[in-house]
Parts: sequence; C-alpha cells; structure tokens
Amino acid sequence: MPPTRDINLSVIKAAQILRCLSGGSREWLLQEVVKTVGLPKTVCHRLLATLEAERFVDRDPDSGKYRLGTGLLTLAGSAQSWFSIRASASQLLAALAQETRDAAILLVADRNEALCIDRFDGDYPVRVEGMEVGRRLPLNSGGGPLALLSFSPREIIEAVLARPLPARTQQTITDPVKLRARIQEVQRAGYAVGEEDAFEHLVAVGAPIFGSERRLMGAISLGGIKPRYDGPRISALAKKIVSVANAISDKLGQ
Amino acid sequence: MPPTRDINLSVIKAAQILRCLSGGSREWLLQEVVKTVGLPKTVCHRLLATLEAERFVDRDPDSGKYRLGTGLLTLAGSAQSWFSIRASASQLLAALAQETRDAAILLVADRNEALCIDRFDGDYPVRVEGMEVGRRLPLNSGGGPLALLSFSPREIIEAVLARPLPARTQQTITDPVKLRARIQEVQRAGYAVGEEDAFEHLVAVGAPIFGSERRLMGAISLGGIKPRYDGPRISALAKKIVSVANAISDKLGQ
DNA sequence: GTTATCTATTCCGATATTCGGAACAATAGG
DNA sequence: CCTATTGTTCCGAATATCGGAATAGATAAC
Repeated sequence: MPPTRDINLSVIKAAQILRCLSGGSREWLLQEVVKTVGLPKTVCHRLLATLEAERFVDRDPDSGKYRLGTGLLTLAGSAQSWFSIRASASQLLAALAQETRDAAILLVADRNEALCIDRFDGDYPVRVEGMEVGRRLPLNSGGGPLALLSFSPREIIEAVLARPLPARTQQTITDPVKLRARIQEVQRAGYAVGEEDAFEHLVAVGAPIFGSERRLMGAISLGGIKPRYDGPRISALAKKIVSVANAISDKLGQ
Repeated sequence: MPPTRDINLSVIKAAQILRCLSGGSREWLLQEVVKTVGLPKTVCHRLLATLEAERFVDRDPDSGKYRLGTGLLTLAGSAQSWFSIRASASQLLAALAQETRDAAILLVADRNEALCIDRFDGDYPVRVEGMEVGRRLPLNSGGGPLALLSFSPREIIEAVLARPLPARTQQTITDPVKLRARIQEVQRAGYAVGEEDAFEHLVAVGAPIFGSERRLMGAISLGGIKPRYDGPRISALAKKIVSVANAISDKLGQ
C-alpha cells in the first residue's frame, strides 16, 4: 500500500475486511479473512476485534466465526433517510408487488450505477435473488437501470456511453451504438424491458420517476422469472408500472 | 484516548464520526463534526476523506457538507441477510400493515435490546416515526419489545430485571417488580400492549415469533397514534397480530 | 490417552503512520 | 476591500500500528 498522505490506511483496511465479510453469505474464519484480504493475521485480528467492539462485526458465539454486525443496520437506516422518494413510493410499490406477485424495487442513480434503495416482494413462491436493498447494477443492464439511464441528463448518458459497458449476461447490451438506439426506444415508450440482461432467467420492466421540473429522481422496476413474462403480460404490466411510477412522481411533486 | 493494545484507535475514531453523522437527520459541516466528536480538525478531515473514498460517507456537491454514504446500504443488506425470519415474515407483515393502515415492524433481540430489522407502513397519513429499520429499543418499553422480553429465556429476563430500566417516557415501566408482573401478564395473554411507553402519543401491540422447539426468534408489532387505539380496537388487533405471528412461526417451523 | 494439527490470541521491539499545530486556500459577509 | 469563517495542505515529532514469533486453546488423529 502506498503511503498516501491525507488518508487513513487503517480505515481502508477495515473497509476491506467489511467488504470481505459481506461476500459469500457465510460466516468467516479469521484465517479465511486473512487469505482473502491479504493482510497479516495479527492485523486482521486486531481490526476485527475493533470492528466487533463497534458492532460492525458480530461473531458466532460457538464457532467464533465472523459476520457483519447489526451496527451497520443502524447506520444504514440513517443513510437511507436521505432518499425522500422512499416515503412517497413505499405504499404504491408494496401494492404493486402484492397485485402482481412479483418483486417491486425502487432504484436511484448513484455514481453512474443503479442503486436499489427499497424492495417489496410478492408472494410468488420463486424469490428473485440479486437485487436486494443496497445492491448495485450498471446502468446498461436491467429494465430498471435502463429506465433510469434513458431519462438521465444528456451528460450522464454520454458519460455512460463513453466508457466500456460491462456485460452481466449474454443478453447485456455492450455495444454503445445499440445502447444509444435502445435508449431512444425507451424514451419513446416511457418504460424499459430487460430480458435476462442483468440476471439469467429474470425479466424486469422499469419506469422512471420524476420530481418537480421533470427532474429524474429514480425508477421503479418489477421483475420475476422469465416464464412469467410472455409478450402480452409484459405489455399489461408495462402500463401498470408506468402508471404507478407516474403516481409516485405526482406524490413527489406535491 | 488510552493506548489500549489489541485495538485500532483509528477505526474507533472513524466509527465515532459515522455515529456523529447518523444523528440529527441533517448534513454536517466539517467543523460541526469536529465539535461533536472532539477530535482535532485535521484528524476529522482525514478520516472523513477516507470514509468518503470508501463510500461510507457522501458529501453534498454544492455545500460540501457530509452525510452517511450509500456504501453502508450495501453492507447492511448483507448483514440483514443473517436474519432468516425476514423472508418468512415480510409477506404477512406487509399484508398486516395494509389491512390495518398502521406500521408493522419485525423485531429481534440483540444484546438485550429490541432491534428493528424490517418495517412496513400502512397508508394512514400520520407516519409513525422512531422505529425504522436498524433502530433499537430497550426491552422494557413498547409492545414489541415487551413481547420479546416476556418470552425470552429466563436468564435473559432476569438479566434485564437486574439492571436499571431506562425510562423512555413517563409511561415506561422502570420498577422491576412491576415489570415482572407485567411480563407474567403478557405471558398469559400471548401479546403485549404498549401505550405511550416507548414513544409519546404512540401505541403498539406486539406478539412473539417462535422457531422450532418453541425457541423465541423475534416479535412483530403493530403501532400507530394513540387516538386510533381505543379499547375495542386494541382487542381486535391483538387477535389479528397474534394470528399473524403464529403464521410466521409456522412458516419458520417448516 | 497421547500426539499432531489445526485454530485464535497475546507479546513486544522496530518503524512506518498517524498526529496536529500552523500556514495556506477558498468562499462568504459586511 | 477587508474580515471572518470554512476547508485543505504541509511536515517534523510522537506514537500507535505492524507483524514475526511464541503461547494458548480446540479439535482431530492415532
């Protein structure tokens, strides 16, 4: 690690460890953390002990294995409160999820990515994995992110088009020319359909949410497994999703 | 700060700063952070810069003020996944909130406190503040926490009774003798009603959730403003809440 | 029951890193 | 234009972090 001034290396190491623990949905042995982050055992141990004292890390009382701690929930709760759309959207999103039985999520743009800030699941027995609260997607993959991208200010669209487009699946649009065409399509339609372009076997339909002066505030998206999304249902859902998105926009405008 | 071995002071300071930012639901000037946490300006500045690089902190592009960052959402999402009750409860809780129009929350016991790990709001226009995801309550205040406490293992109950009972409002039970009696009442009834004992003007009804072998896994609670909770409605709601809690318990048992 | 092999934890001197006062920008207000 | 207030950069001194090695504890092997 280069001894850069004006930065605290210990905090960076601690963040590395937290990110390590956030991967794999499992509990971690000290030794596994050591191997993954590549720091000396003593350092990991000390940092983990500190993070545990601060409740950012929990450990299993029996096995002594490490996992992320509940203190993070508390902080994240405060962080979430910055997104005022959540309050306006939650009711309508929950109803949408219930009615369609699929997963309804709320996205905002964050550093040229789509960040999921809320989610409601319908009762369809196959649960959609991958887009939980806090997860991110590149703006070129998925119905929600595409809706977000297509109604973003021109400079953001150009910025995204200028950089390499990450491929999440075979279906992801990675050609900037094609993406530009797709964006125009979405702008015309008012919604975006993503078929297995963000997650295999999943389809999602997204629509944008606007605040006052038609400023883009976020997007909603409804997603489920491919077999449930044939042509006619997509059209029907698209109408519904756009109307819910508009309702949220109206609520925001007030 | 004492130079304690086996702990990383920089990380502790960073945590202090994060907690500072989480307070007040507002953005913070560097100087305000300095005053609040009591560390030198240079140190705060460096730590904030590091936390920003790690996305634990965001700053307003115009004002330069600091707030908690979106990286915390991502970590918290992983942390939340440890609570498997969430998946079993979400459907039923959402339906409960919709039907009653009030706020339905899911609690678990964490270090002798009640930790809110999920929440669904009904559409009643007065929003219940105070118990968002990540917030904590002492086990002696509020319908949910009381339900949690009353069905906890004996040793936890005794541990809580042995320590001083924090008063959140005038109505909070702070006398261990009275609390013991109350616990027995709740055990008999199968649910707990908290009237303005956790938050002024709010009433909540809580019921426990059990896993296999009747091990306590958490509690649900439904809450709203006092005028909406007269005697008859409380009785009716209690029945409903207990039945929802039982349904969640059943789902967990499978 | 004993040994071997894993773990996690503690110790402590060397040294790289953090500290933090002071000087410097940048911005706003009078 | 000057003053006040904020955020940022600088850099030598001080000290907290580092990390190899030793210890303790737990589990598996024989």
